[in-house]
Amino acid sequence: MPEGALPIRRRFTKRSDQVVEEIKRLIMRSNLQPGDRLPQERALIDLFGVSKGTVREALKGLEVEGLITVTTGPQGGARVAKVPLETAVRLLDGYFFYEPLSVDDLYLLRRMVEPEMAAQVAPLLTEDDLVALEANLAFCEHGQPGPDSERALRYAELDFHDLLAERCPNPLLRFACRFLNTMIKKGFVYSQMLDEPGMRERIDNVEHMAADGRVAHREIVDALRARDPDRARAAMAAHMDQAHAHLKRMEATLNEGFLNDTGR
Amino acid sequence: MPEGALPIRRRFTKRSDQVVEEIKRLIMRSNLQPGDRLPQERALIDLFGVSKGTVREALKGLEVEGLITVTTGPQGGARVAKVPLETAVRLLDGYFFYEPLSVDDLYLLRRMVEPEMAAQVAPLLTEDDLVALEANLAFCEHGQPGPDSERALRYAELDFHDLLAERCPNPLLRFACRFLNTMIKKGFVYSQMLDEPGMRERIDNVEHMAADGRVAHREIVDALRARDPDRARAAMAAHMDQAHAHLKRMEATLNEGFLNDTGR
DNA sequence: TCAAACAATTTGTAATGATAAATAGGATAA
DNA sequence: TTATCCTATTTATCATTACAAATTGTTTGA
Repeated sequence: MPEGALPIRRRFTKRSDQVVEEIKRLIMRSNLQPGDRLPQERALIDLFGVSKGTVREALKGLEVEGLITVTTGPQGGARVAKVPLETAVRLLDGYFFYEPLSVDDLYLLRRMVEPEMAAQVAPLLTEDDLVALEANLAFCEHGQPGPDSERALRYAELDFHDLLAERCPNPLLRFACRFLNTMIKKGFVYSQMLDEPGMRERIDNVEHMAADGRVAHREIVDALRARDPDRARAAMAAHMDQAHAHLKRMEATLNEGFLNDTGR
Repeated sequence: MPEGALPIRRRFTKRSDQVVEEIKRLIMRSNLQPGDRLPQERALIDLFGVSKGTVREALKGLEVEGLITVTTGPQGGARVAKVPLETAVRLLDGYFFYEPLSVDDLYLLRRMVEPEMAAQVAPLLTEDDLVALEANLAFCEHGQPGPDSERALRYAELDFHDLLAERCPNPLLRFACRFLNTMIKKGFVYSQMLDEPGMRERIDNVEHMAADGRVAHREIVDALRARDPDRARAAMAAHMDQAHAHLKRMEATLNEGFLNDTGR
C-alpha cells in the first residue's frame, strides 16, 4: 500500500480549526436549517472554553466557506446559511488561478452541458421565463455598441444562458452551467479586447460573433417556446460550436485577475 | 421579518474582508508564485493599520480558501499556495449540502465527462500509468469481500477513475471527474449499504455491480493499451450506463454528512 | 561524527476591556 | 397615519500583553 509520502506538516490541529469542526458537528447534530441561529459569540466562548479571538477566527472560516453569515444588531449573530452559488463559484475560481483555462478547455465542457441543460428546461419554462428571454433578446438586438455598452452586451448574452440554467432541475448541471458562464464572463472582463480600439479585424470578429449569437439565441427561444427538447438541444449545440469557433479565433486570455472580484 | 429569506444585508464591508482584498491585490501586484512568502503578521498589521485580530481573521479566510498556507517557526508565516484539488472539492461540497444530488443528477454529468476524459488520456498514458491501472485491476479482482474490505474495494474502483483523470490535460475536465468521483465516494461512505448485513438481495446487487465493474475496467484498460480513444470512449460510456443502472437500483442516499470531512 | 539539547523566530492562544457601528423595535412628533 | 428619532442589543473592531507551541538552526556533548 502506498502509505508514506504524507506531509509531516500540520500534524497538529489549530484550536480555531477544532472549533470549526465542533460548530459543524453542532449544526449537524442539531439539524439546523438555513436561517437558524447559532449560539452567540459569548456562548461559544464559554461552550468551547476558548478565547474570543479563536471563536472569531473559526466563524470567519465558516463565513468564507459560505456556511454561515454573521450580522450585527439585535437578532444578529451567526446564522446557518445555504451557500450562495456566487460564493461557490468564487471559491472554485481560486482553484483555477494557477491552472489557466483555454477557450478549448472551457468549451469542451460547455459543449456538453449547455445543450443538455437546454433540453431539460424546454418543458419546464413558464410564460414569464419566456418573456424574460424575449426581453433579453430584445436588449441584445437593439443595443447600440456604444462607449461602455459593449461590455454590457457581452454580459447580456451570457445572462441569457444564466436565465436558462436557473430553471434547470439538476443542481449539478445548473451549477456547472453557471460556473462556466462566470468564467467566460471573467474572460471578457479582464481581456482588453473590448477596451482598446484595436484592429479593425478584431472589431469585425466581435460584431460577427454577436450577430451570430443573436440569431442562435432566437432559434433557441423558438425551440423552447415550442417545448421541443430535441430542437432546443440541437440549437444550443450549434450555438456552442459557433461561439467556440469565434472565441477561439480571438483567444482572449481568459484566465486573469480572478483576485479582483470582491466576492459577495 | 423576512421569513425564510436569507439576510441580504452586508451593505458594508468588514475590515477583515478589506484586508483580504488588499492581500489578494498584493499577491497580484507582486506577482507572487506558490511558495513565496507574504509579509509577516506584524508587518501586515503596520501596513494596513489594523489590529492583530483583524489581520488574523483575514489570513484565516485566505487559508480556508486554500490561497495561502500558514506555518510557525523561522521561515514560517503565510505563503502563497496553489489551491489543492482536495480543498476545492471540499469547498464545492459545501454548496451541495442543502442541494441534495440524486444518482441521476450525478450520472448525467458523469456520463458526459468520463467517456471524453478516457478518450483524451488514451494517447497520453505512459507504461507506468498502465501498470498502475493493472495493479488497481488486480486488487479489485482478487480482493476478498471481508469484514471491512468491502469499502476498500468500492474505493479502489473509484481510484481507477481518479488514476485516469489525473492524466487528463484539460484542467476543467480533470476537476469535474475528480469532483464527481469524490461525491460518489462520499455516497458510499455515509450510506449504510455496506455496513449492515442487509437483505440478501442488496448484497447480490453490490456483488453484481462489482463484477460488471471489473469486466468494464478490463475492457477500458485494453482500449487504453491499444491507444484507441474511440474504443476507450465507448467502453467508458458503456461502463457509466451500467454503473448508473446498478446504483439507481440501490439508490443509496448519496448526499449526507459532508460536514465530517476534516478537510486537509 | 552524530545525536541531543538549546536558542531564536514566528505564529497560536489567551485574557481583558474599551469603543464603534448596525439593526430592530418602540417612542415620538408632524 | 406616517415619518423620524431614540434606545437597547449585539456584533465589529481595536488595543495590548503575555505566554504557549512549532519549527529551524546552532551549539554542545558523548
